[in-house]
Amino acid sequence: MTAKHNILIVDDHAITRSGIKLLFAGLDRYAVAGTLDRGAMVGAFVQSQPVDLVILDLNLPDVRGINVLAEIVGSRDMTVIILTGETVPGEIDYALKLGARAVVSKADPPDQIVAACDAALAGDIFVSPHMREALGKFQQPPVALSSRQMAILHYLAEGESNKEIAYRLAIAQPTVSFHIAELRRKLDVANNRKIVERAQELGLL
Amino acid sequence: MTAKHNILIVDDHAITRSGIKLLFAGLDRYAVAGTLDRGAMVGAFVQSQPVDLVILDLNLPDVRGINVLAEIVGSRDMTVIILTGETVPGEIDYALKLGARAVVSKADPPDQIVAACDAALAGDIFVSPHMREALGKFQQPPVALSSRQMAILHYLAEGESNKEIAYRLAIAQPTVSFHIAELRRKLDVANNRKIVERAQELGLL
DNA sequence: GAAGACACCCAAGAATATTCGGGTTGCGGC
DNA sequence: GCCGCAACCCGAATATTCTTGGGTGTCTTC
Repeated sequence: MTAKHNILIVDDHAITRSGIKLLFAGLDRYAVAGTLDRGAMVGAFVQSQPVDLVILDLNLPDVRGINVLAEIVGSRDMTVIILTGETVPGEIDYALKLGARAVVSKADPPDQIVAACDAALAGDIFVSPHMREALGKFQQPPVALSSRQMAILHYLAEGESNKEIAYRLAIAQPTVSFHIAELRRKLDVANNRKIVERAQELGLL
Repeated sequence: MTAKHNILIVDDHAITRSGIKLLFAGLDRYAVAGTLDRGAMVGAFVQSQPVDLVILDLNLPDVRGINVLAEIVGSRDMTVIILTGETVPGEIDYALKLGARAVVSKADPPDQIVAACDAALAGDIFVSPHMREALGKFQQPPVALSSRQMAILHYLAEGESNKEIAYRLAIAQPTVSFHIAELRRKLDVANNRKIVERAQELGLL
């Protein structure tokens, strides 16, 4: 028999952490090395402890889970399972691209988490049926924004006026309006006030 | 010894439901009568089963949990515990006003859920330390909007232009601008583009 | 090395939003 | 009554934003 796999659970909800912990309690091949409620200390934890499997919530209060993933993935033989509640479209794709080995929804039956761990450790990429369905809905052609459009979108999200944006980017106000018109066109909205909302739906922020 | 208390768990995350279920498995005085992942069938369930304690998540995918609460509270001797993750300020106050007997955050240690049930059944109102803290942050003086301001705020949230709003309300455009200026003042934001965001933070929508 | 395609920029006029000064109504207290 | 106050409304002048039409440079493709 091989050594147990050491799991780190990262989720801001204590009840979820304890649920997952109990889930693995009955399984010989896994041991829970620790649990964390924030993303900040994940890097340090995996450095100091022999963790080879991380179950990571994307929706953390301090850091965006995706950043935690980017930080730890690739270090040693770390296998990362994404466990997520409400999901921003695009984030899942991005997580898989970054190197996450499995994606499970919190709405999935708990045994899917174990299945995901087994599959990921066996070298497979695992996406639960529930997540696969959710992903399918967002398979609309991706909206590609230029760097200028992206910059202005961010300023819009901050609530800056066109005048302010023009000042910050050192361009003329009409140019800002022009880029905003492009954003409206690409995001297919009729009104400036809907741009940020739509961009968030598409996971562009 | 008295009869066990029958618990209904309502949460869209399977892993959370199973965590709570296991939490009560070791306690003689409670029995889990059932679990639901949607709010829609809660009414029917409590009618057909002898449930006297409901653990309710406010953030459900189909119905707002607060509406579920409004529906079931008051029927028989139903005791409702609110268990919530991210919370809209005001919603908790409202839940307590509607008759919820306890409020616990998902970030609280699981034993707080049991403590909440015990306290609620004993006739107390229980608010976990974590939630109390979160509530405190939102104890800012409530923002009172006039009916006109509220109407215009809703149109703004829809993304309507001032012109469109003026047309719908059959008033002049400058009047719309006037009300928007009032909203900016009351919500204490410098920019129109932040009004809706701020209003959502304050739970005005 | 043209010929598109694209991102980027601007000026001027059109459209839209805001400010300002001023008016009406309704309501509670002196 | 009459005053103060708040919410509501408007017109005109002002400020901001948008559209239009036109310009540049840089790629890629033929």
